[in-house]
Amino acid sequence: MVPAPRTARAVARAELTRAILDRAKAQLAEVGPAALSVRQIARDLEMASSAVYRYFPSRDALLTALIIEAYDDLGEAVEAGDATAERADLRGRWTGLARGLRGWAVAHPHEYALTYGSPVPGYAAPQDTIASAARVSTALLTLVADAHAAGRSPVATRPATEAELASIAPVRSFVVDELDEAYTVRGLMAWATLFGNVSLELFGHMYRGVLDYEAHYATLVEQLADDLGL
Amino acid sequence: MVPAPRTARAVARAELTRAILDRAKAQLAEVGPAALSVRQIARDLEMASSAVYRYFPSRDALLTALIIEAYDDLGEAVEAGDATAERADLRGRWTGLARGLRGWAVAHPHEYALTYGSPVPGYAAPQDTIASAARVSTALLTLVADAHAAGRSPVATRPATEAELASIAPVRSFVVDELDEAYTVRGLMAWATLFGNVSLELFGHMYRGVLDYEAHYATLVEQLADDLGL
DNA sequence: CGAGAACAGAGAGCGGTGCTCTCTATTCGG
DNA sequence: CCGAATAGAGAGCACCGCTCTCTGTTCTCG
Repeated sequence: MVPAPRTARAVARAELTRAILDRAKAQLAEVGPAALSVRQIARDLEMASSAVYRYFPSRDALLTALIIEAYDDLGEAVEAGDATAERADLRGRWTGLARGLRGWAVAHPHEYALTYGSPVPGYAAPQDTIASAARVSTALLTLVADAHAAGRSPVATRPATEAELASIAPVRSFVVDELDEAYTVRGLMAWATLFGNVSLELFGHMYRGVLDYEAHYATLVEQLADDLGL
Repeated sequence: MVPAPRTARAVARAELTRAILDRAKAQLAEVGPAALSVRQIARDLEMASSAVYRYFPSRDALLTALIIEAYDDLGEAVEAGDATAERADLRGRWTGLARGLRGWAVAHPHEYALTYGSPVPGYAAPQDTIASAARVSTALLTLVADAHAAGRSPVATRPATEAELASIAPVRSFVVDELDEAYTVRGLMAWATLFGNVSLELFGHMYRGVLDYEAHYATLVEQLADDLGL
């Protein structure tokens, strides 16, 4: 936000802030959000634990920073997946997007838990996170809007109610100004289905058999593409 | 499990175990899983914190007991929802089941987070929980099997792969011995969509507008019923 | 350039946590 | 009735997040 004056002190501050964040990220990946310890980070960085509080006012603030980074990482992965196919290849973009989502989640389970699991801090999702969090839904909505613009349409779908229309109103305004009612409903469903599947898999709710998650997810994604008329 | 000998000591033990569990449950509902404190429970019950460990070997064990109760409560709510309609009224059973799920989750957000959010203990979902956890998916699978038996069929659906078939194999054996491939895929999708929606709502990922969750969920449930051919 | 303000780091300490160990009192089964 | 099993209490350990105070450094500005 702030351009940061180029004083030696400001540079050192930026570097140490980054170092703390990196160390926290590493610890998060190792032991998970619940066991993330400010004191341990300080020990790793060979500094007094109290000094860390010069950079992050609380453990929750540190976690919030990690959450934002996680949202951005995920957003990037999803956008990259979307970009693996030609713009007109809607189905390719969809599967890329979906694979990007699950691939990132499987590779970063603790980060995924931090963002899409139960809220860890006292609650109150910080306002700072919404911009980063919106990247995924924006990518998905854009794809759906592109499908509609290309004359596609989903399988038989109920008309959207006020609720659905209201839910995408904020995003719709600056992403796309016309979105089919049916696509709104199907889009929200696909969104929930994708995250539902990934959450159920990562949080240990898939059947304990020898389920091939990868293959199962592939079928799911293809079916959703069919339903979306891609 | 054990018939429990009727000694005064055994009775007292059972009562205190129950009291601890109840107090823990109340605390869980108030402050959430992360802030649940063995010491606080002991204070509430006016006993030494060390005494609690005579009943639950660790905080995680206590949480596990709460998880099992939560699964059972949810299972009961879902089964009750399913039972609000006549056995042959598949659509009524479906909406009842779905409303039971969300209704319980909204009424018990911390319990829902404990079960379907990110795993709180070190990981390793205890084996004890699976029987209770299976109640929901059993109810859903039974409904889908009943639909198939009644000659219904879902909208155009891809054939199930080995993955899907394997995933329901353990349940299929004692719930229903023949289940359509298409219904397997659609059933798993509906399962993921339902939980995905509830999780996204409860964990704060629904769009920050004035979204009427209730109405949105109703539309979703109806659409899923359509897709399932109910 | 130099003075005063702003900042960074360290250390001690507070109140909290989960959990263990030891000691005593009670209740059980043979 | 007596020895063994059990229950409770209390002290204590190692950790946690966080605050406060003190010192040294680096900045800004007259």
